[in-house]
Amino acid sequence: MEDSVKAAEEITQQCLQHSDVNWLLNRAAHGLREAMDAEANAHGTSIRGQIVLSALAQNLGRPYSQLALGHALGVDKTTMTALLDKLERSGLVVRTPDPHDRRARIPVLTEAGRELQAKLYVQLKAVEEHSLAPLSPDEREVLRSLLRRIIPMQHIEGSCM
Amino acid sequence: MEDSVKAAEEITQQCLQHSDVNWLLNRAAHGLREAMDAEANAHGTSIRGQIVLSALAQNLGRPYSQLALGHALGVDKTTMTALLDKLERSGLVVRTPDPHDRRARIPVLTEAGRELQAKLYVQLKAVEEHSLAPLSPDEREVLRSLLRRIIPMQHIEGSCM
DNA sequence: TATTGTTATACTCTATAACTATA
DNA sequence: TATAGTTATAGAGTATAACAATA
Repeated sequence: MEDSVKAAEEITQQCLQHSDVNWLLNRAAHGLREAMDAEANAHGTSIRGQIVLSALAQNLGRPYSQLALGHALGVDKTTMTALLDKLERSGLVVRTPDPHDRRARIPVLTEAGRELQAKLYVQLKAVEEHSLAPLSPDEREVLRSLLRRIIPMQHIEGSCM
Repeated sequence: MEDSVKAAEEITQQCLQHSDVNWLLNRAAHGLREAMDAEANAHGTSIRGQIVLSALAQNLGRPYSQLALGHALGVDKTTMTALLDKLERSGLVVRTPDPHDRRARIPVLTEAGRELQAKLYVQLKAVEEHSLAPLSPDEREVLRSLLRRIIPMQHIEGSCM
């Protein structure tokens, strides 16, 4: 066991040296995601749930349909249904009818949903800062800026969550 | 449809402004991954297959067991078994017995595996460069450097592929 | 006819547990 | 007893297709 762990670290080192950006991104994303998901789980939801809650929290003034949310977050409408089912069962979201289109349903935060989102936002920000501790504040901003510039803004192929 | 697409872009814009690094990383990783996987698929394998092939290609002198590879790449030994099964079926890898431990098996590249890995390496590098086109060469190196520094080097929780 | 949302279904990825063969 | 690897299996996450209600 000791042996295979040492070997694993060697391979990891080589991967890091090899500057494969896909690998670096996946590894970095994975590390942050695990840390944040653990925190979200401790509060009875998940990182994916919080992403949906946050999208809803930002759009109190202009409510979006499930379809629009799905597009924005990079998931299929059937996946969106499943995500909202969970949130609704937890009492964090309710689906209200769209007055302008009776086919559509507008998911909105409940009071509990708004509270949990706000609380988790703070906690997850702290987790993020902790994960980014090796970087100075300036470097963190550089990282954000560089990432924004390489994110494809067009349509999304496949799921993003 | 037009409407929900427009709404989706608005939400995406808001997410980008919101500087959630987890979201930025996932989105960037997803874009690059899709592009690279499409290229790998065109050559009869996948990005995950190529990651395994590349790990093997870098260790011709010092062969690693399946377990060590799994640790390094962040997957369970059962997942490693499945990945290698596919590669072996495609004739890209063979599992050879470890002379020092008759329980263990050492996966090694076949000639076809070595060739495909080398060819795909070049092609995927081109895809990566294309995806990073918005960044200058200097900026790309900054990005790599920042990512390396926030990747947790300790043990990996859950799958990384 | 086209679209929103749901359900049923299937496929992939993942890990746990049970097993074997070694150590 | 413990470890390397396989198999069986179960749980997520995802997407396609068929459907109901509405546009």
